[in-house]
Amino acid sequence: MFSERIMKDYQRLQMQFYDILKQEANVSPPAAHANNLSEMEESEIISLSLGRCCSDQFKKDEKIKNLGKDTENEELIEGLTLALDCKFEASKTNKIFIFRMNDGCHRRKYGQKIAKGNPCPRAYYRSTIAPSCPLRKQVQRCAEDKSILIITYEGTHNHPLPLAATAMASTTSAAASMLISGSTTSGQVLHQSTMGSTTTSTPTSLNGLNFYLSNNSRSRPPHYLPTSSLAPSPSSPTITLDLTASSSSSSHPYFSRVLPSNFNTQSQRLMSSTSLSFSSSETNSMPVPWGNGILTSATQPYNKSYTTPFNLARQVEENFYKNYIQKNGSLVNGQQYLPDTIVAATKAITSDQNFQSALAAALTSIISNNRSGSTVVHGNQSGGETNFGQKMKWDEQIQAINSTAYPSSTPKGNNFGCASSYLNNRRASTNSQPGSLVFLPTSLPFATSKSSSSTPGDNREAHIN
DNA sequence: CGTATTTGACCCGCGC
DNA sequence: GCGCGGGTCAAATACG
Repeated sequence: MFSERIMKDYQRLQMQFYDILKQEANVSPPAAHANNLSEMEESEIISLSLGRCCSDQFKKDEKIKNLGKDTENEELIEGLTLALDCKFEASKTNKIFIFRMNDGCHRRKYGQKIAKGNPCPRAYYRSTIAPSCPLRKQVQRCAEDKSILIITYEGTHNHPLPLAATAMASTTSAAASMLISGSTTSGQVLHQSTMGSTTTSTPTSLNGLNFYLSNNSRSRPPHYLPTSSLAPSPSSPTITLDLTASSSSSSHPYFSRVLPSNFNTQSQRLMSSTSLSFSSSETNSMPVPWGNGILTSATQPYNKSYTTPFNLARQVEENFYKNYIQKNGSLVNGQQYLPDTIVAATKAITSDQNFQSALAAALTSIISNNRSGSTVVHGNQSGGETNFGQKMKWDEQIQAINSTAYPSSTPKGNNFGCASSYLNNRRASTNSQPGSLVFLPTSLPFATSKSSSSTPGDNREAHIN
């Protein structure tokens, strides 16, 4: 129902858009966009993409080359899909939420282990560009839903990146910039990179998806909390995809979890915005991840409703609606027009079991890794990539946009990172509300696709069984 | 034949 | 000290 509603709204908006175009230039809407709902239901794919997702092209290639092997499909998709890729696919039989940060670096698998609590092996990758590169990548399937990958990056590149990799990084960050440029809100965030390399110089909210572009640690805010023993590269600007906080009208650009004295005020402000929050006013501490995918009680009490990742995800939905209802009609900073479509989309996403599974796994890993202080889930990559198939001309355009959108960033030699920032450091603030965690894709440029090429297997990491 | 992957062994930190 | 678990090494193996 929500999907249908989304599609109806989308089509209505699209028709309105074409009507406007018609009035101005006599442009007819393409027939492909005038499809009906039943047609949509045949292969509903809503893509939230940064960059290019050439599923249609992939289908063509598939016809030509008849790629039968999954690994080949994966490689092709990896090559055609730009780095930051967020998809929500809905079909009658399967739904997946993929939050993929393709790092693109040429990596070599150097180990595989069965981790406790997850029957799926965890694979370890390292860069082949420089053997001494401390950057590590871990890939593991979600125990709850094996179609979901949990990718963890640790460390940063300590070597210059190849030209193509740099270009890729620029492309990716530019793609993010394009998305960001559509945002109408400034980012008030609870920001903490788990990568150590993450700094916050340019927080930008993508309606709840907060991105950061930053240059290096010199620009880090005073409340930056170093988290990793793996020191960031001094020349590693990053983009942080921050899932922990909402957009807000606050003039305060940051929401620091390392300022306990400021925490409650900020937290309340966040709670009052249209945020999805994992926090609760009744909750005094954070749920603590333990093991793989299991949240258990730690030394501090917490609301028992948070005992599982699924409850966490459910809490997202509940809090979102709670906040939305509270704020409906009085949303701040231009968000009064928040369409029902978005609410429906958000509910559709957050009520989806698989999405919850993915989100819960990500959260678990985020928090868990945070405790060890150096890793990130789904995507902090701090280096350019080499194995993408994008065209450089496209990249040049992107780079131009990027330099315009982020004059303060450092396109040259940039390392692009996209980190899911994590929640409140419960060890640092023991009597404060937990940090808000936001997932509110309210204005991401949805792109519909008729492709059916995106199957769960398409997003598998190679050699993960 | 060069490169990448596999996989058992090993190392190390941590808790008991 | 011991066991456990996570991470890494490196020889064997697979692959193009």
